[in-house]
Amino acid sequence: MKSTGVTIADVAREAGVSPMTVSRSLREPARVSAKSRERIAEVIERLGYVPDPAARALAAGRTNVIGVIIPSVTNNVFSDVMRGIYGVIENSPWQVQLGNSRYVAETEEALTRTFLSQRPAGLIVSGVDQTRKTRELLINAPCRVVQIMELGEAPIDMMVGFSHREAARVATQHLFDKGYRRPAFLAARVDPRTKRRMAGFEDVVRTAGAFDPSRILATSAPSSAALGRTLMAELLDNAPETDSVLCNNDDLALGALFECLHRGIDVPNAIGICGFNDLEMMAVAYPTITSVKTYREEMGRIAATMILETLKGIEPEEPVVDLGFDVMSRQSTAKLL
Amino acid sequence: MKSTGVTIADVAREAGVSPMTVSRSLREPARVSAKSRERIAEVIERLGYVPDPAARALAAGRTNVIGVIIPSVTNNVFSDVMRGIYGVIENSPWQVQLGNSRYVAETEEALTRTFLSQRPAGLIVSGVDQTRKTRELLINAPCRVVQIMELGEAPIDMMVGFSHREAARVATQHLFDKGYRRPAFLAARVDPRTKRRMAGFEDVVRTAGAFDPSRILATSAPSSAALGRTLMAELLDNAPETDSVLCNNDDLALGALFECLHRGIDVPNAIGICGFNDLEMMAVAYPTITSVKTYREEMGRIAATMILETLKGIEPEEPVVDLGFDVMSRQSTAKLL
DNA sequence: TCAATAAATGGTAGCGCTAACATTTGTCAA
DNA sequence: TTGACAAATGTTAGCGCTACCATTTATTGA
Repeated sequence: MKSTGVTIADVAREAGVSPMTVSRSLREPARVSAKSRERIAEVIERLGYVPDPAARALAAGRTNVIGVIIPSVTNNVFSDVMRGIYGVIENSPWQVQLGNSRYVAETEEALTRTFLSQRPAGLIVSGVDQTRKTRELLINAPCRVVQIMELGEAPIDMMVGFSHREAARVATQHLFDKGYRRPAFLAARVDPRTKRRMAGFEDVVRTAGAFDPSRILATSAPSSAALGRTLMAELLDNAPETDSVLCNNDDLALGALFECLHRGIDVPNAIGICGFNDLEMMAVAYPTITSVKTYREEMGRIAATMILETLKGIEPEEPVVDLGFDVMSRQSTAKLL
Repeated sequence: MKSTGVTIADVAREAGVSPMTVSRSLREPARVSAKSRERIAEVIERLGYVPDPAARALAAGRTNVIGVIIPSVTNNVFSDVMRGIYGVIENSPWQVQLGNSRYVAETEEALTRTFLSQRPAGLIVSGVDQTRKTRELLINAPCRVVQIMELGEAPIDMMVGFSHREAARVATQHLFDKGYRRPAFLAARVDPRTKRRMAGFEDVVRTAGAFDPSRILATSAPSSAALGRTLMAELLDNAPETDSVLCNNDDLALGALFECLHRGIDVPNAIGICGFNDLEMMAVAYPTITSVKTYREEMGRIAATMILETLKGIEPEEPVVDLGFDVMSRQSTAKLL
């Protein structure tokens, strides 16, 4: 059944030591004499021994699994975060276990329960909107927990993210600073982060006395450039006084731009466009597109690093990391004044 | 140490049966009387029992892990494939374990070894270019194996993909059919699939007597729209007679388009552009971009389904599935004749 | 030289579950 | 009513490893 079939006992016998010494030389080499260590290493190499993680987990009462719970595998934002996580974990003895909550709180709770029952080495969860029960599970978790994506009031343990509301505020203010007066907001499937961005948009627009609900478009469809075109078309038809759009992400922004190009609308002079996330493409589009740069891969990297460090007994200097954001001002909002 | 602490013995005691009956009611409910089954289910629910996968794996000699080895987590193509795999596996008792070979054959071999030592329930690997040793490991694997991404001569076990060479041939022929005579080929980091596409391009271009190495551009940099612009700029400067480009993927195609737009070059009349993969965005770009549609998510879905089916004892009707491709002809190659 | 101490190693038990076989209980025909 | 057989359940042993504690061996200072 097993491919290699080599167990720790085989290695021990061959190296002339007890299984315990082999086990130690693998996990705490400093506690084994150099001579034994070398001999054991040689035998391991020769026999092609690979420790059985299941046996190890059962005996040690913990696994080498770092659980990651995200609400979507479709959303590129999470692919970027995962990339950051994988980058850190790839060359460590730990492994990632991915769970997809599909934006359903009950699923998230079930996943949390399942993950915890596996005694993970650490847990990375998305957002701050867990159910009370999930929160409780995580607070009592026998491992460290990092919340990613956003910042919030009461961190369960550690946290890496940025303020979506503040980012949207700054982006909206950017539109006003560039001379736009009647900005709209486009969003696809509304998740908690989107809600906060929408709130940030509203904050600034209300302050400027330019609030108009007909310039806020959201749908339940998943985000795409095609949807960006559709929403933009709808916006132009129903709220023709609109002079700029803040898009909840860059797919929508690209779609919005394409719709304008198709209609022969002058971007940025007739319509200004600002995206969110700053995909690599925004800087090379024609015209180049203003976007709020977010640090998604870095978020994953830092979260994973925090887990690995605490596993080594090193506490992070700051348990809550604000990665911030940057509005990358480009041609799509460079209106002639 | 353990969060729930509830074991199968606790459930058994509470339900008034032996642990074995509990175990069976979970794995082979048909072999347990309805009465016991219900009682056990009630107790499990009440105590919040979750089986320990490590103990299960150790006792049963196999895990619920389906290993997936891909060469890149950065490349969107693989995100799409992973999405398909996750979609199928998410609601099953199986779990995905991802390994990144980084296009290094030795890493792939090491990953294969590690995965196999964990006695996976199945294995999904990318491509057909394994080392001899890796192939051998996979052929003797104690689980089913699916090769994805492309088709090849000697399948290790099962296979889902399409012919990249043929796809590039058809795409190149499309350019000629549309009236272009001096097509170029743009590629980023060259992997085995890219190589085959390049060969397909060359096949057709040579047959047409239009082969010119100065119209084949490849680099070691990872693919991006920015790179597409750079390569397109280089191409326009060094091979100005070029009248069309086949891009190895859609990022490059978008970049190429943007470069043309920036330079005021008429697409499709001065330059025709064809991408590869047919990202959702290609159909809504301005102009819309011709691309070779590939079925990436479906590839993952089918591969995962094949594994799950064989796990249930159901053999696939065809062990080798050719997903084909489709050239989506759009404005970017609709030259006025 | 010899205790006292540290360093290295080993023995025992058990993690939670399931395979394989053993036993008990239920069902049915004669 | 009983034996034959199937269905349901139980018993035993062990998967491969590590925690814990016991023992052996090396090292040191007086």
